Amino acid sequence: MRNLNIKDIAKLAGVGVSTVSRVINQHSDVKDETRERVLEVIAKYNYIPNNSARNLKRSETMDVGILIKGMYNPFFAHMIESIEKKLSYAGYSAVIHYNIEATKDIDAAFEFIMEKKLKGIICLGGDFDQLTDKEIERLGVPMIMASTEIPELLNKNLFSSVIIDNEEAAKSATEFLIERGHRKIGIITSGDQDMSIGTIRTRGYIKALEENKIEKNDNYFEVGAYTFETGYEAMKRLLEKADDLTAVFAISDVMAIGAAKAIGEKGLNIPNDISVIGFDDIDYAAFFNPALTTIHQPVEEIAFATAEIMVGILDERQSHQHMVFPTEIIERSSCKTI
Amino acid sequence: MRNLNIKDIAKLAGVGVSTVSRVINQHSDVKDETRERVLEVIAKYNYIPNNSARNLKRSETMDVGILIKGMYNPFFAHMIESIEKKLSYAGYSAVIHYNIEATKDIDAAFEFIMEKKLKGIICLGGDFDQLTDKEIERLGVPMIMASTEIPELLNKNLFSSVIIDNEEAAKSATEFLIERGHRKIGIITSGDQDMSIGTIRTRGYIKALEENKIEKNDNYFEVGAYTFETGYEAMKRLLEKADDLTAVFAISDVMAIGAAKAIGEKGLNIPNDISVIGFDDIDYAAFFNPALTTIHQPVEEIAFATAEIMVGILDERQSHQHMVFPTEIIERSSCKTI
DNA sequence: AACGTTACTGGAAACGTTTTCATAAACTGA
DNA sequence: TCAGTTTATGAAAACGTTTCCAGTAACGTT
Repeated sequence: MRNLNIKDIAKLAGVGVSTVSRVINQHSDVKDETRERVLEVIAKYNYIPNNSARNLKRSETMDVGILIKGMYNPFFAHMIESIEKKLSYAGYSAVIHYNIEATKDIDAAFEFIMEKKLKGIICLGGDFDQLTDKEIERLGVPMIMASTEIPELLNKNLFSSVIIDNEEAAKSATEFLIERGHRKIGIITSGDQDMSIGTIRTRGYIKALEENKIEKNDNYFEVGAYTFETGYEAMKRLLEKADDLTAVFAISDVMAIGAAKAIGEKGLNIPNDISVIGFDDIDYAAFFNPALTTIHQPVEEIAFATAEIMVGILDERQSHQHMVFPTEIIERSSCKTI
Repeated sequence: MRNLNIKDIAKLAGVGVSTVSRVINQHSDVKDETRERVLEVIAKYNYIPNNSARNLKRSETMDVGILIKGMYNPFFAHMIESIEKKLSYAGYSAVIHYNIEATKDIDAAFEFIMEKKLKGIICLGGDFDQLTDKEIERLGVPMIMASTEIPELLNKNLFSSVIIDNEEAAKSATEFLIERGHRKIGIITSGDQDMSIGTIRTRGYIKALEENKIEKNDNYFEVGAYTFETGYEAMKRLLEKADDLTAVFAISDVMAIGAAKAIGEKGLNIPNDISVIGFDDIDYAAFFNPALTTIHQPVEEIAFATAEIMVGILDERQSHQHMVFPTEIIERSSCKTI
């Protein structure tokens, strides 16, 4: 049995198709009595309007794209889930796309939008430092960058962002270690782009060092790629180069946990021989052994705000905004005072 | 500047719209010369066919739904990523939907499909034990259940599945413990439905016990919900009820890790006081401390097979199939011989 | 040379909506 | 009572494709 269409419903309810359409779209200019009759028929026959036709006619979809850059990352995975829930609650669908290898992330976003006729796009990760006004305008739909470092220089109204103050948070993580007597503090960071999160967090680390008159040591720097494995490898290299380290700041929990393995394999104990502080506060952090001291990012809040801003813009209630969420240090058991 | 449509391209290339359509859809009956000319124009003006119109006309989309039941779960998160990549490579989009609270999972699937006009649906988690032929047929699109226990009784051709032998795997995990001298083995399982994964894995556990003439003890059973927190709580309860336990089998790694925390808090050591074996082999497992002995599920392979089957069916090359992937025990450091 | 095939091609009718426009009915106020 | 307004409705024209159908040109076959 073929699906009913709006014409069938109209006939069944004894009205014109436009009336049915008006009922579906909650236009106010339908007599209550008529509306009820139509609604009844719709319910009775379980009629679902054809989305493709609506999309075509309105020349837009109800789809919001989520673009994820980089390897699998529990932090992002968690965000996606929360974003989707909120989006779906507001009547939008979440179309995801992972790890695109376009030369520029913005090009990937553009292609994704055009092809899928997305109504908005949310970017998780990716480097957008070189972004120009023109490029964003070319997108043609609202864009939100969540948990991604963004170019400050830009006109405030071209896109939204919801982030944390990465530099400040990294600085406070480093200070946390300094306050506990550490002077030889390694860092496992990431990336090499100008505006990458890694670079920004490294800047916070350096700032803390400088303000406390601690000389920075090139041997204390290592780079990973937000995975356990790369965190592990980075720590191994760090341990080779610098055996006097008393603490390590890893700019993501997964790398911190990877690092912990390398530390353990060296026969060293956390926190007795070496203190470790992470970043993100993924759910694993609290259950790691030893429980990981880390910078808490309010994932849920970030995700909800992201979805909320998107819905707000799409429903034309509000305009772009830039939100910065506070972070806090969660002290657990992976750091000690020396 | 409004987007070009197929008519514009036709005019520009000096051909009819149907010819352009034929070129786009790679029909063979177009003269090479003509095809080339059209392709040139398309490339030159960067024309992208309107998806909504195609969908409407063909009365189908290129969207595949991924339905995820339950709370955030790193195992599923990983699968989603791999599935999306493969799907997208074959020209399909992945539309996700989390944690639906329909009375029956099959109803959620149905609604999701109808509303989004999905071309296929992949279910991660959820209980489909009561499924009837009629219900699956009502769906109207190919359905694949991945990593979800499925009703064996069904006609083989109504849906696909890609799973592991949960009972066997759980049995071997338990045997692994038994072989190492354990007799007082607790289990942290899940759910209470007849065909839930938890029940099946529990069955494997019991079978191993029986085959080894070990009496089962009701105090050795506890239930969680695939989260760190519930694993932790379950273990706490277990430790209350049964302080003679020498080993615990948690039917998911996250619950095993949660349990480890409870064990540590009691002042007990893994594996010296109590051995722990998990299930899944999520990436956390290898980096946990102590590294978690667990049942390895080939996530990547399962995800790829899932996507591959879906694409195969949609592209009309093949029909439904049921794949069972092998698991293996990964021995790390959380179990010891007593 | 006349015919049937085959290989291409274009016109036009769908697909199921939304929205504009026209119109009928019901109300308003003098 | 009647023009003017408001309210409620339906008919029909899009939206941008795909595909059926008909038609032309080129080609072999007799």
